[in-house]
Amino acid sequence: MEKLNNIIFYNIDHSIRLYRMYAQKQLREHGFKITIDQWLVIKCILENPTITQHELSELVFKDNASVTRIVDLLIKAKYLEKEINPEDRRKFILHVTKSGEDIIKNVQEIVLQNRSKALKGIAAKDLETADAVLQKIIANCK
Amino acid sequence: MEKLNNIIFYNIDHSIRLYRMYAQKQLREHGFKITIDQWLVIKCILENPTITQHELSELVFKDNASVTRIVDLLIKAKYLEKEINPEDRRKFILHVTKSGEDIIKNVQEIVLQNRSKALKGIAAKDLETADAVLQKIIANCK
DNA sequence: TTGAAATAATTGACATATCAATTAAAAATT
DNA sequence: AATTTTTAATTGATATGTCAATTATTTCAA
Repeated sequence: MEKLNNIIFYNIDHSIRLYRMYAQKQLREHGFKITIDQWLVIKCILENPTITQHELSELVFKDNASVTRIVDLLIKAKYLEKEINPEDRRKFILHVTKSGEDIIKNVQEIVLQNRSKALKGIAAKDLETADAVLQKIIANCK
Repeated sequence: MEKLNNIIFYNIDHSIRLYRMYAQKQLREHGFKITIDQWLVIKCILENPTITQHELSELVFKDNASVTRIVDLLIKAKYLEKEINPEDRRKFILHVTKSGEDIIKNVQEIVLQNRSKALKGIAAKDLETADAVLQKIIANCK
């Protein structure tokens, strides 16, 4: 068991890295010029149109600094625009452009394929157990 | 989002990030000037004294480039030394210094505490299931 | 045996992670 | 109202991740 305690973190790390590499490779091979993290940020803004960068950082579990930089890159790539929030000039309103909406739509199918490929052959019950274990770890580390 | 929390990959990512942050914070608060990744690299060299950087990168799931840079930092920190392997001049022999051995020894207790804190309240059976699920994901993404 | 292919490590470029410090604005307190 | 505190976002510094290109060396094959 002491061994598993050691190995479990090793496997959590390994699995998420392999999944990200696989997912990123799929995007690249289909000609999409976007990273997994950038995709997630746009997706969250589309689903929460009034979200601030700080709220975004909590939602995707990234540092404020990372979000600032990802948003910058997305603006450079013309997937996003930002505008000072007149209600609170510390905040920004983030707008997804047409081109940003399009890429999310076009990438969606690949994302679903990636997930089902990665989870193939895993029983729903076991997946639920694994998910509960991960949530417990999350709670324990907070 | 299709309920972020319901997506296993989100929770895998979240859990490993929180665990790493927690573990890193513990190291910092106990005055150890070393990162989790650096700790892992030294530990692997101690356990595999003839390992090459390339083999190391496979063992810790990192890119060759990352390993090169981590090793560089560890040499700067005087935890490691390297020497060209006379058998094959493309390779290096990596030596852990006394100071490197010491820090691993001293950090060990904290690592164990971190793990047990993160896994507190999780049934052994569930942990095994979670581990099997992660291994399956790893296999699927290869 | 020599030229081609494979391997080990490095480097450059760029993206992301983390912490600390800073700026600007809003909210709370006195 | 003026001062203090809090909040949102940015920036700088450093570490790591990833890919592609490069160098040095070894191995393989014609």
